[in-house]
Amino acid sequence: MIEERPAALDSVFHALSDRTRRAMLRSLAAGEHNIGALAAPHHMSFAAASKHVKVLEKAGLVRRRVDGRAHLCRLEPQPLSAADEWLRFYQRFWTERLELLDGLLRAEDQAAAHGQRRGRTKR
Amino acid sequence: MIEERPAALDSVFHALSDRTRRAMLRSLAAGEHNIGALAAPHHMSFAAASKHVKVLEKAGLVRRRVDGRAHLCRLEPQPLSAADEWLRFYQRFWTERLELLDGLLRAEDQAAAHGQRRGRTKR
DNA sequence: CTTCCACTTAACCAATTGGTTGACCTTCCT
DNA sequence: AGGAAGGTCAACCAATTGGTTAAGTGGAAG
Repeated sequence: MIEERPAALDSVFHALSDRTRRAMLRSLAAGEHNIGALAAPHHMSFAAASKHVKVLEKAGLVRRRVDGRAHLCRLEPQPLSAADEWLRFYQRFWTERLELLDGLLRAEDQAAAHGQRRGRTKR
Repeated sequence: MIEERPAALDSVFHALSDRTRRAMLRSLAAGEHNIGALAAPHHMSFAAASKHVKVLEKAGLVRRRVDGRAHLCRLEPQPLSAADEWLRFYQRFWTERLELLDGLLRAEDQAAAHGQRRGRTKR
């Protein structure tokens, strides 16, 4: 089970590892924004926002379209699906945990309902 | 839709942004490994592997148990589910894309089957 | 034409990253 | 007891990161 295009995953996960960039993606989920609009909520300079957008572009998460003096950015969701696919391999691990926990709680509930025969659920 | 514990997502995505660490997680998915076993496939020093494991621990993705002189690491999948949950918000975007593409291909197939009436699929 | 406006680029900075080597500490084996 | 095995820690290094300011480009608007 070899990883397909590891460098792509590197850049996607790196892009997602900064909360400012994640917030930018949220903004872009609502539609196209120019750089200024992306920068505004984060009290940062144009230059800083420009760098963040470049990181997102390098990860393939954003595409830029120049319209006059404005640079319109749009969300490009495909690389996120690659990240999700990578994560999905581990899904069984965390769902197993949750089911185990669920089973334990269910068993405790039953024991309690039957007048806790074996002294579980103490206090 | 505010992000819950952004620092946790920061550290998880950062941990995943390195292919060596992702490979370590794959190893750990098969069961406990000590530091040396995690380092071996990556032709790197113990110290380097130790640093990677620390990054994974800080993200909550790995728990360490000391047994004699060996440090046994186990996968802790919970933070991955948080990352997956973050990604799931965007799932509709990439599935929409795929469905759109699927629809277009289906339409082209139909047109071709009917002797391409409007000159599509030229050449 | 001139002046904003939206941005990019370049230079710089401090902090972090991913790696190394060398010294050290335990623990296991003989 | 003595040495090898498993790992940590500290120091160091080059490269990257996330941010800043300052200067420059090029479209829009008075």
